[in-house]
Amino acid sequence: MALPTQSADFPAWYQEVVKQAELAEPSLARGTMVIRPYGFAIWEKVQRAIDDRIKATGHQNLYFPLFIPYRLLEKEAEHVEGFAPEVAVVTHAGGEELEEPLVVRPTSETVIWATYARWIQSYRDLPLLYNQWANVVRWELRPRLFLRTTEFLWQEGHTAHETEDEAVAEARLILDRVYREAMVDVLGLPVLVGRKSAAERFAGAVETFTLEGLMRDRKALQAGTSHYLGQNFARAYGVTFLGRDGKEHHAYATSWGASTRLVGGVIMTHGDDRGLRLPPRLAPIQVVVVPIYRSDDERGRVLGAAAAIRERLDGAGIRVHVDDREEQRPGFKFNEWELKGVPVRLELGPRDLDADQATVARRDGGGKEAWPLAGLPERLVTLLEEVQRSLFGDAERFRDDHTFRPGSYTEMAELLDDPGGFMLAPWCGGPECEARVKADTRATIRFLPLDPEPVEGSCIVCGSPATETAAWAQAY
RNA sequence: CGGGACGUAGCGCAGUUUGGUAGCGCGCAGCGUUCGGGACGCUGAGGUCGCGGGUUCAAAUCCCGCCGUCCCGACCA
Repeated sequence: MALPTQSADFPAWYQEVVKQAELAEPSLARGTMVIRPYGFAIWEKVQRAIDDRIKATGHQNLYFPLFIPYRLLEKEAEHVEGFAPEVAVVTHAGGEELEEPLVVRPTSETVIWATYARWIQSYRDLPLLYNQWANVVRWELRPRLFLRTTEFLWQEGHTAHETEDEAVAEARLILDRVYREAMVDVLGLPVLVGRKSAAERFAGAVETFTLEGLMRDRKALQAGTSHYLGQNFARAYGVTFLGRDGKEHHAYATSWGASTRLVGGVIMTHGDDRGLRLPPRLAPIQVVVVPIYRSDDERGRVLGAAAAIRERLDGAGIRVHVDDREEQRPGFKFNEWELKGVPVRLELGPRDLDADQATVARRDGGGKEAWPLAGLPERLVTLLEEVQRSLFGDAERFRDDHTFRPGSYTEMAELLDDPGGFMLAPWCGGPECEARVKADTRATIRFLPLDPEPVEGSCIVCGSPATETAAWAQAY
């Protein structure tokens, strides 16, 4: 029952939190997971945060199939090359070998652009601003619940545009107005945004934008990506349109995705040695009420009061749950709800009722306080916002405390080893230097800042003139 | 796919060295006492010892093969 501490064994801590908080568990086929109701409720909140913003920025949802003819995949050379090793292929069905094998989608660019070819005739058909919520399969060698599973859930947006500028602006819009906003405002993740280096780019993309967070073990996590795909897919799948100039053009593409990995990001960003800590805006249960009583008389009185409070909190828009299970004692429930990360706990016993108060305990630290029942919902609404801010603040401070500007390659290697975190350092842009850092320290370039600071000095690796600042870190 | 560790009740483990009727803790079920920080007592259910083969009068234990899980590397949202 007891959780390993984060400092003693972070991977074990993570696994135990996921299991004990009943978020998910490994399933029967290697690399797959069952997402349990509480974990799925969190995912649904993530979905809602992202989906609302996708819609608010003018996109519509649709759905493409799970199976893609193998031949389709082959058309974009770089794309196939990137995904071939992790693609699952169906060769038999209906009791016979298939004439043409089907791949289980690892992502849907191919089938979608093959279809867009029929939907796009004229500049008047553009832009196409579509998104789908789907499962995808990538044959992973080393699965970890939520972070890397063979099958995972995500959304993938696929847009088609008339011009390069418009498509790049779309990729940036998603980054800022959809992902960053959802992650910062709802999930409480202090993500940094940037471009990927060529080595880290999505297979088939011209430019990949990314959002990166720093986990409690000082490793970076890619929380979402948005790609400018240029005309690569339009060329591969023959997507042309008649332009305003009366000539034929290839459409410009973007794609962007965020997955169930985000649930892992929330666990590893906010969690502590007692378990999960959920930001109130994400929490399926924001306030849990634990009734306390001895006799039957007290039981009736306390449960009655709890029901009344539930009504009032519900009316104030708070997601509240009364834990009236008979078989568990209060102390057990306190620990369980802390493990599950519920932001605020309300203890309600005879002593409280005698004083017209409730005992309020917040999950993000701080002790317990007695609050008058009068005005309770209003005060709790304020408290929840405060917890939301404080969790974000904690995570942001942790990230800043583990962001360094090493002065030499030796110093960078030492800092990466201990304590770890983001290393901001000048880079010459050479893939050899990037590869050397990876070989020496296992760290990769997580992102290149979007608005490059003026670069002074020389590449931290090779010493030749630097062209930009890179953020290095060990990553998931 | 390479290196290492491990598969015994739902979970965590002992038993394997030295072959001889499968155990402990937690959890689970029933009853009672409890209930403001992970309660206690009594009773009880639950196991093809990962799978297959071999050695033996006899295998959780010894031998061979396979499968799976975890950790470390290469790949990745």
